[in-house]
Amino acid sequence: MRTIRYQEIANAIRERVQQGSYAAGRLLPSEAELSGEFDASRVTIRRALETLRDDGLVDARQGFGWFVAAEPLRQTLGQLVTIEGQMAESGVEAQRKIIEFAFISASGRVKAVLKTDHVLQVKRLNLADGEPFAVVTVWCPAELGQHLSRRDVERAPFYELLGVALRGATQTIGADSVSAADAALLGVPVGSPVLCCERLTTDVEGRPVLLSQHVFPAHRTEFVVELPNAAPSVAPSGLRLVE
Amino acid sequence: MRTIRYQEIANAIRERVQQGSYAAGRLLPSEAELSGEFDASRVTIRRALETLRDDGLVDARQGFGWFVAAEPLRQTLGQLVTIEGQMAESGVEAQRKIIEFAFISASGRVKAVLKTDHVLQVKRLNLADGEPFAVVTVWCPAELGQHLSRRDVERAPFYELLGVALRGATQTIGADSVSAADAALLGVPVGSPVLCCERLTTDVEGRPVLLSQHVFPAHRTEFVVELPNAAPSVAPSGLRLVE
DNA sequence: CAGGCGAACTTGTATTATACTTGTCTACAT
DNA sequence: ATGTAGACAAGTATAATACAAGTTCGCCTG
Repeated sequence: MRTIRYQEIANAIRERVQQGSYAAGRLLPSEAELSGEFDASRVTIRRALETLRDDGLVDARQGFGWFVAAEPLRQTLGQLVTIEGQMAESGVEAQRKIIEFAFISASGRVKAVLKTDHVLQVKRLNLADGEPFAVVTVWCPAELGQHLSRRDVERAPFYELLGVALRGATQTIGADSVSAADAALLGVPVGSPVLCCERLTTDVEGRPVLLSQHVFPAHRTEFVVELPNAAPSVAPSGLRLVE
Repeated sequence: MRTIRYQEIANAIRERVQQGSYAAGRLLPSEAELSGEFDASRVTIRRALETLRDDGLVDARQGFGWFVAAEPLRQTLGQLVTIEGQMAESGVEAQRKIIEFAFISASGRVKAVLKTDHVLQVKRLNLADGEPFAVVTVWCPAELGQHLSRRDVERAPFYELLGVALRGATQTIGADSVSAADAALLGVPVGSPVLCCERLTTDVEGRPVLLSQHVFPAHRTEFVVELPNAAPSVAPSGLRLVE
């Protein structure tokens, strides 16, 4: 399949920035250096960097250089990323505390959605800099998770543990009052508002591979959704941004 | 039985797209390449691709190439946007009750975001079949809203009333406990959980034209968001350049 | 030591050229 | 009606090059 060079380069640089290879606030290599490294002309390097600038990931000052933008503050839903990845990006140390780890027989909604009988159910508490951040319950088909140990899921995010290429996800966002159990875990008063997210992740062939439920305390979490509407030629008709 | 070549080819390509062999938003092989692969002339390949374009499955830009029409973008928009419209479209009658209608001097966040001093502030209660559904507060620059009357905003949604071409929006979704005032309007107990959305809508030139705050009772509302693939789509970036 | 100058870097912005793409047309064969 | 072959126009991506403008830093001068 054909590829567009400057998009490849943009992805490569984006990864480096997100991985922290280019620390926040530090300068990136100059366009000339990148040009040599990627064996592409300066124009192409610039286009790549400019797309990253549009995403707010980097910025530049004439005569000075390109640098990692101050801080991407909130969670954008434009892409499929883990909460953990977002936090690591902003320099927060993420930890996980496993509350529950069991292979069980699926029932009800989990069974219906994942289309399997045996599932691995993992409930864990996510911490950011030691502070409780979210209660996450994950279900995945037992066959996919059978090689996982309690230690594994504590060490790394789920997406990295499954050797599966993921395509996308459907996420449902709602609000609720926190349950007594979750309130205790999160250290918030019983009945205080929480954001509840259910995410169904599918692999490249469209099969559901992960069902997860996230409970965030409302006072420190919000989602940001970008609604671009710049594609009149692609949209067949009636693409409106209306209530 | 005689087979029609370009229809055969169209079906073959359609399968590949639907199977994900050609990932959404990425480039297809060029007409010349496909011509070689299928051993058919370029004209025939084009006819096949054009039928697929009519179906909205793929699209092309001159000098650039054919690409899978990026569904996720549209879905994201559609799903998010229809939260209120969904009920109206499914036969439920939507009504609006104006709580407040005033031209005021902007302050704090509204002033900072809309970058103007005088704004029109409209607070209204949205009803579906007579049931309170959402409390919506809208601010827009006074110059844009000066021709609007209280009756206007009661009759039609805001987006239709402004004679402005809209580009997109950024939406922030959070949770909170409902305030006493909103609780009374929505007919829910004080302190019960609500979804709070703030949406900043911009016109085609990127200027902010509408700031709106939506409060939904949690028990009857949730958002559905499609998270597209991690790989950035090729179509939007191309279109961005045209602009 | 203070201050100004300038060399050596950086990004920003053109122009030109080439190879490749789709869009469109004509001519012709089955 | 369907398919092939070819030619040309128009748009895009990339390279190579040049120059303007901003920043940094060391060196030179007084």
